Amino acid sequence: MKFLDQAELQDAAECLRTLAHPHRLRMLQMLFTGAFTVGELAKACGIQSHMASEHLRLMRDRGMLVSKRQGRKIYYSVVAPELHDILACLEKKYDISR
Amino acid sequence: MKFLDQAELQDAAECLRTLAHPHRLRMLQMLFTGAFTVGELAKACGIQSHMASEHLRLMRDRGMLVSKRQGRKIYYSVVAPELHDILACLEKKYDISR
DNA sequence: TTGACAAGTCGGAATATGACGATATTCTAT
DNA sequence: ATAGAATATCGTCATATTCCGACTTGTCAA
Repeated sequence: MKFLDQAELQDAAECLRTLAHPHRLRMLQMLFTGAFTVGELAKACGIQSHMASEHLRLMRDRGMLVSKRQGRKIYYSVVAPELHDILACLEKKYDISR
Repeated sequence: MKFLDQAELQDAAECLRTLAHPHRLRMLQMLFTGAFTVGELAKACGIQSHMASEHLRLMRDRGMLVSKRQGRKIYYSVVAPELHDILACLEKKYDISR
């Protein structure tokens, strides 16, 4: 096990903070299965789309997502494959207790 | 890939929030190699021990750590093995870029 | 028992985060 | 051009988090 240095710990903490919200986790879970629009993601989370938009912007600003306009809609998708590992850990954690 | 339900997402987000701090990540990294005292952990993080104490209490309250008094000192250790997976993901993420 | 060390608690200040209504932007169809 | 749909932004409020000094508690050793 390698110890992370100060800057890496800072960055890792920021990454975790960005993930640490139920709606954002749900969105990421979906987005790992393909691209979705703001509206689709908002509906899946049961929130208004302008709030989904803010969560998505947050993740995009931190380099986790990219967005692509297609007509009136904007499709988001994941560009940080390493996040998949972390989600997998969480899924594993809860799948055990089912 | 299994989708987590609302309660699991909530819990997962809380777990990530608890991890999402550089000092707490450092402490956990150390604690996965054995038990350490508040003072030792504080020193490793470069913070005062009363602040280390708060971070440790936070993690203990969420069931990640346990503490055991030994004389004047109190040793903390990890009791949530699933956290190791998440730390491993983070270590992997940064080890690649070295 | 006293002094000193280790750890924990408390209260407040500064900052960050999340929710949400109102408003704005961008595009499509008519 | 205009209406309407989809998304984004802004301003504000409430709450949460972090940091830190001051103080308390528990333990040991002389």
